[in-house]
Amino acid sequence: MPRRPERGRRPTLADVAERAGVSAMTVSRVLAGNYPVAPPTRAKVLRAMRELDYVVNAHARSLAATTTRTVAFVVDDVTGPFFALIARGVEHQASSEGRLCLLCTTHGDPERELAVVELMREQRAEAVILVGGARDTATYAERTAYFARALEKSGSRLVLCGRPAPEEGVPASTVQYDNEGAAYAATAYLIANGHRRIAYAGRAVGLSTTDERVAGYRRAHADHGVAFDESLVRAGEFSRESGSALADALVSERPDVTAVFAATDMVAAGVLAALRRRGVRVPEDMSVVGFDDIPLASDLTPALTTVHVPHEQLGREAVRLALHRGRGAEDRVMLGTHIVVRDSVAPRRP
Amino acid sequence: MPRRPERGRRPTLADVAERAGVSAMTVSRVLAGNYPVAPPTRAKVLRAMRELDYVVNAHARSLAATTTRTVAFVVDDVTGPFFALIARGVEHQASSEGRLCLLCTTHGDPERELAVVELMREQRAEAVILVGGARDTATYAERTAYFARALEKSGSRLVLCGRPAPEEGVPASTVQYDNEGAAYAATAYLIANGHRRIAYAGRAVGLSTTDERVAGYRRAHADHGVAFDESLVRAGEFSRESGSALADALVSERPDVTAVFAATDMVAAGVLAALRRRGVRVPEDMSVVGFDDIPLASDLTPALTTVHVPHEQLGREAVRLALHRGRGAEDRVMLGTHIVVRDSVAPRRP
DNA sequence: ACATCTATAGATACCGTTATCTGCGATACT
DNA sequence: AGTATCGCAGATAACGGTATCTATAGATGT
Repeated sequence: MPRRPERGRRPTLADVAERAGVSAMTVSRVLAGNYPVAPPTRAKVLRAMRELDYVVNAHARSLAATTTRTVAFVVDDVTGPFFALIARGVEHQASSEGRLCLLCTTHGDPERELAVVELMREQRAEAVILVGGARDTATYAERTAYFARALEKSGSRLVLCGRPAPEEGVPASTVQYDNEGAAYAATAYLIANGHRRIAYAGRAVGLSTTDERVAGYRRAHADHGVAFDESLVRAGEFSRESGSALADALVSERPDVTAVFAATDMVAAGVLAALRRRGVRVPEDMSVVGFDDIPLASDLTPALTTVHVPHEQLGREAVRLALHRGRGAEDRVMLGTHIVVRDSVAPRRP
Repeated sequence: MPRRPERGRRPTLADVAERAGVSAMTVSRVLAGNYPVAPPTRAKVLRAMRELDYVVNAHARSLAATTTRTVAFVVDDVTGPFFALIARGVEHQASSEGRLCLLCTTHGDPERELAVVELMREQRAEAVILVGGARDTATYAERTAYFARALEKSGSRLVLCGRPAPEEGVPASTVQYDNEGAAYAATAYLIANGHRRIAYAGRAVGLSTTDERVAGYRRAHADHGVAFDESLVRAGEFSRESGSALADALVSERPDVTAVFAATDMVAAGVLAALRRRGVRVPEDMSVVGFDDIPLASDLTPALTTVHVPHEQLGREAVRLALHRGRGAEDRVMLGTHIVVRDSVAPRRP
C-alpha cells in the first residue's frame, strides 16, 4: 500500500526517467551536468522534465550529496540601516556564489542565539555568520568557542562579523573593522578642533563594539594630553530616544561640554533632535560626531560628521571567508574605516 | 565498502540508538514526543543524545516528513528602511511560528525573480512571500498566476505583499495597504492647505505601487475641483538623489508650484536637501509630503509630514496568512494607513 | 485460568537524490 | 584478429530520518 496517495504528488526523478525511457541515474546526470550524457538522450530527458514541470528536491539532494549550499545570517534585529547594509552584502555575495541565505534574529538574547545555532546545525548550513556586538564578555569567549566547535562538528563554519575574534585554535573566521581606531580618530578630530570636554553618548559597557569605541575615545584623550573625565561617559542604549535623553541630561548638567561623540548615527540623530529642541546650535554651540555613516546621515541637520563603516563589504567578506577557506584565504580580516567630514563639527569658540 | 570514511561523521539516529541500547525508531519517538516512550527509556536516549552531541538532520527530516517549516522572503533589495521593517515583521512571525526564514533578493530583475521562485520550489518552502511593487504590469498578472500555480504544485503558497492581488482563482494570498487612498489623503491634505500646484516626485509608471499613488494623487485633484496638470508628475527613481534632481528641475522650471508630494520618504529627503541648497524654505515657500514614515522621518529638517505605512504588520500578516490558510483565515488583507502630521506642510501663502 | 487489552518497542518500507560499481557495444591499438 | 580503451547507461546502495505495521510483556476482565 502506498504511504501517500498518488494525487498531488510532485514529479520525481523516477517519473521523469520513466517518461523519457531512461534510468533515474541518467536524469540525475543530466541535472548535474558533470558526467557525459549522449546529446539525444539529454534532449529526451530535458523534454520530459519540461513536460512534467519537474523540480529537484533540494532536501533529498543535500541529504545524498551532503552539501547544502546555504549560508545562515544571524543578527540582533534586521531593522536599522546598519544591519540592512550588512545583510545586503551577505545576500549579494551568497547569491553570487550560488548560495541561499537563511535569516535569523536573536533580539540580543543569548538564549535565542544558542537556539539559532542549534537550528543551523540541524540545517547543516555551510556557514553561520554572527553579526554585531557581543554581550556579556565574561562568558562570550566560552560561548563562542562552543559555537565554533559545535558548528565545525556539524560541518559548517562560524564567522564572526564585527565581533571580537576568538582565541587561537578556535575554528572560526572573523571579519572586523577597527572600532577602537575609528573611535580614536573621531575623538582626536574633536580634540583637534579645540574641544576639551567631550561627552560619549550611547551604550557604554557590556557590548564589545561599544567597549572598543569607549576605549578609543579614552586613548585619544590620553594621547593628546586631555584630562579624561569619567562622568562624561553617558550610558544609554543604541536608540534615537536614548540619544535624546542623554543629550537632555547633558545640557542641563554639564554646561562645560562642547562636543558629543555618539556611539551610533541613530544616537546622534536623537542628540541632534534634543539639542535643537533646547535651542543649542550645532555646530556653533556644540559639535557632534556619529558612528556608522548611515544613508541618511547627510540629511540630518546639520549634516552629520561621522565614521564610515564599510558595512556592505563586511557582509561580503564574511561570506567569502566562510566559503573559500583553506585555499590560501586568510581567516581574519580587518576592514578600514574613515571619518566623513560634514557639518556637525566646528572649532570650539573661545 | 562505506561510501564515506568514518572519521568526522556526524552522529545519526542509529548511533544514538546503539549507544542507548534501543532501536532507531525509539530515538525518533523521543525526538518527536508524539508517541508514548517509557520514562526510563526516554532518559537513556536523552543521555545518549547528549553524550554524542546529537543534532537531527533537518534535510533528512523534511525528506521523510514532507514538511520543511521554512518561509521564503523575496525583496528587491534589503537596504532601505522600508524593506527592513517588513523583513522584521516576517522574521518575527515566522520564528514565533517555529519557521525558518529564507531571504532572497531580485534587484528588481524579473529574470532573477523567476530564478528565485524556482529555487524556492526546490526548497519546498512552505510559503513564498513576494514583497514590493511589481514592474511591467502588462505581463505581471500572467507571471504572478504562473508563480502561484507553480508554487502550489510544489506544495507551497504564494503571498503577495504590497502588490496587486491576482484575479480570482489564482492560488495566492495578498496583504496590501491602501496605496491609492493614502496618496489621495496626502494630496487632499495639501489641497486643504490651499495648495493648487502640487508636483508629484518619484517613480511614476511601471511599478504598481507608484501607479496607485499617482492615481490617488490624481483623484484628489478631481474630487476637489483642482485642475490637474500632467506636467507636474515628475518621473524619477526611488532614491534620495532622484528626489534632489527632481526638486532642482522643478524649482527652476515651475515657480508656480507650492507643494511636492514625494513618492517615498527617501525621495522626500532628496527634495528637502535640494530645496535647502537652493534657499527655498520648507514649509514657508514649499510644502512637502512623503510616503512610508521611515524611522528617521522626524529627523529630517523640517520634520517630515508623511503617510504612515504599517510595514512591520504587513510582514507579520503575510506569514500568518500563508501558514493559517483554510481554517477560517481570509486570503486577502488590506491594512490601513494614515497621515502623520509634522512640520513640512504649511498653508499656502497668499 | 484464559482471552483481551494496553503500553511500549522493534521491523520494515519508503522519502528523492547521488556515489560507485558494473555492463556493454563501439572504437583504437598492437 | 584479438584485446585494451572509451563513452555512455543501468543497477544498487547509501544519505538520515519518519509512518505504519507488527510483536511482546504485563495488566485487566470474567
